[in-house]
Amino acid sequence: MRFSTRGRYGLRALLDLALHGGNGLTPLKDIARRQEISLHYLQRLMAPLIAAGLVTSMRGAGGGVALTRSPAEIRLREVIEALEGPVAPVECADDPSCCNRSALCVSREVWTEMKNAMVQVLQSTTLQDLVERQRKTGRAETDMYYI
Amino acid sequence: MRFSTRGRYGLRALLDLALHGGNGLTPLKDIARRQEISLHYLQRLMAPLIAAGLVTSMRGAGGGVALTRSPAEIRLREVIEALEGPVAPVECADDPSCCNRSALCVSREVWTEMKNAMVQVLQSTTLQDLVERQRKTGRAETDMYYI
DNA sequence: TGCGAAGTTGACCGGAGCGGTCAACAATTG
DNA sequence: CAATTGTTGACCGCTCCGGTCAACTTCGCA
Repeated sequence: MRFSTRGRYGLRALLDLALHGGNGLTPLKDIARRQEISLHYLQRLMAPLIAAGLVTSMRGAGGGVALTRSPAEIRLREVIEALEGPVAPVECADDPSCCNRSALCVSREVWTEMKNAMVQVLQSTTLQDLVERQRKTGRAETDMYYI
Repeated sequence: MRFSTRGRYGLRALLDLALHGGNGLTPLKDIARRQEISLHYLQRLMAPLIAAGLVTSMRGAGGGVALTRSPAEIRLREVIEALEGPVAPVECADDPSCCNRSALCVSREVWTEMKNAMVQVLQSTTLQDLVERQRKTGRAETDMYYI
């Protein structure tokens, strides 16, 4: 019952962009260096974030990636679900038809409660919230928001 | 971000015991048949439940398994954690030392919030709650509490 | 026009864990 | 003793994760 590194690394990358990105493009190389993530693997993680419309990219010299919206408009749920799929403890919480007798399943109510609780936390937190906490917590060590 | 079948099957098995177990011992064979779980696999799942003190067992003819406490005293959290390990979205939510810079990590606060939300649901629900929901939902089809 | 810098994509790979099985064994009843 | 039932260790196929490599495309700049 754990998120994989995809969600964690991806969130780190977007938080990096929110803190260091400014208005322009940031090369993945820079993010990879600051976050100590393999460049190749980070490139892998960018694809779903771009597909989800959270990030834009430009190739070529001077290229890189950037957030498509302000950090205040990016909810963690979007980031996590882009990289990890729907947030839920079991499949049937999202899709009743995945279990042939879900209509009678009492545990499903519990799973649904749990899903709602999980989603609520991620939905109510934005990238900007993390940026502010970061600035409050680690003024001196801006690079140290390991996840 | 899903529970494996271990937690789901295990919960089904304990719910089965709560509904059909009565006072005596129930052979695993019976549970496996009602729940349509492979007997061998169910045996596998029993070991951690016994180790966690939720279930007792007796070998030999007339043997089987039984709950050690009343269903009202068994919280789903115990069942799930016995089979799936600590309920948390990331390791560092339980163990700060697993990440060398967890003291500065702002995401960790989010993970902790999330862990608390997840645990709260499982902690506040008992096997008896499921039994009552089951009796209300499917009087006619007592066997159909698939998860 | 060409070079280099950067993102994109497909293929691949080792390892871990899941879901499941089998066989051998231990304990209990009758 | 035989039958029944739980216990344990070994094993297996599969999927996914984490990660790498190479080839390709696209862009800026000289």
